[in-house]
Amino acid sequence: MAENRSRYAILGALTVEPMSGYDIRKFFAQSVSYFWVESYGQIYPMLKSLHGDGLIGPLPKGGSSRRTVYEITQSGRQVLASWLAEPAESQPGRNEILLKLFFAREGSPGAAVALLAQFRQRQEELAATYAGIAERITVEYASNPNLPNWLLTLSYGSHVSRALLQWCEEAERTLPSRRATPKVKRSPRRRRPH
Amino acid sequence: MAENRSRYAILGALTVEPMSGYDIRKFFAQSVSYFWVESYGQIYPMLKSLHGDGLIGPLPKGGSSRRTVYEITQSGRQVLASWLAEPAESQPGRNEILLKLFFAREGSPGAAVALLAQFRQRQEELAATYAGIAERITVEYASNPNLPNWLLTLSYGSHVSRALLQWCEEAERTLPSRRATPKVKRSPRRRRPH
DNA sequence: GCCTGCATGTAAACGGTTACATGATTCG
DNA sequence: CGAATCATGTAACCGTTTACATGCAGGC
Repeated sequence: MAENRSRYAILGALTVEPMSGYDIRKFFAQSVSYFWVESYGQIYPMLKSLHGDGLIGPLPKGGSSRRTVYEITQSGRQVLASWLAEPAESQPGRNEILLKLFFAREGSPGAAVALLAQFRQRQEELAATYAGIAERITVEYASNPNLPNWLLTLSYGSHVSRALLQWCEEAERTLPSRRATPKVKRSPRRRRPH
Repeated sequence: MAENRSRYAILGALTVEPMSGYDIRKFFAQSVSYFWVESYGQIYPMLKSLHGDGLIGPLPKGGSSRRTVYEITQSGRQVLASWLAEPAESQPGRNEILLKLFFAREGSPGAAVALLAQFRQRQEELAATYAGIAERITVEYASNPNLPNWLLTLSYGSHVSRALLQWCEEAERTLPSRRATPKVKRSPRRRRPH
């Protein structure tokens, strides 16, 4: 039931155009890296597996090249489409900053503040990145019918980063007021609370 | 350099109060499940390992019970504090909804709409959950000095879900207008693009 | 007596990253 | 020539989830 999402990611990439494993890596790195990553360790074995299942097929190589370029097959498209029709699984996953914040009282007084400052900076960079990518692809892929969808994923990113910057401000406003609160001394060893 | 975060998560849990493995599982499930999960398969081996490193220690069991309750040691607190002082690693990770949206043109016309509708509903539920938890713990842990930090993590959640609901509206407004766009027929097999 | 929840654990599988090996090609 | 980058692949490792095994305790 785990559903190997790399399968579909690679299948999806090959709908954009036929690609080699190397190309696929680059495609992900240059387009969706802010929400999806694939490593060679996944890609090459998966290409074999997809080929074995008849979902993709290698194009004849030009004699001069070592590249093996794959295209998606009809059944590959069907498999992809039926995956797209399934509801997406939720996957909030783990959030390290929140974990640190959750236990921040155990750290030094300035730790939480530093954490937030650094987090805010990353969000600012991210927001700028989204805007940059959006601008670039709007020109570069002006005629690509996928463009509107691609822009939607970027919009998702900027909505989130904007919200998080707001949250940072809020947090930074409420944090210092609490720094004075004294940390409790280690209490005398308690018996297990039943 | 991978940094096993479960270590610190468990260490952190034990700063709240001494707990057994079973308790820890419940603690995470009831408090931070929306951004952190730990399974038994992690917890029990990790408790052994932490004990071996002297970062936690078992409290003497009450004769009647099988429970092994651990408390954090001084060096455990130090290790935790120094982890809290390190900057948090970014971890946007994978986002399945965005992947599906990115390739949505390959799906049936209604797929993207359905995806969004379902996503919006989840966000609405999430927003409600955050509000509910916040209300509950504000009463239940009114005197707990960790409370402000815990509320901050909840606020993070509501900021995000609010932003995503806004994004949903935006997306739903722009999606239907594009549904008319005809899907390109499979083009005659292209040679590899050089 | 039986069911539910308490409690501890482990084996196996999975998905994924990292690091490395190998060699070709291109370009300054 | 030498460096960068193209290109394919694999082995080892890591963290994590899942599923299961085991058995006790308390309450209906």
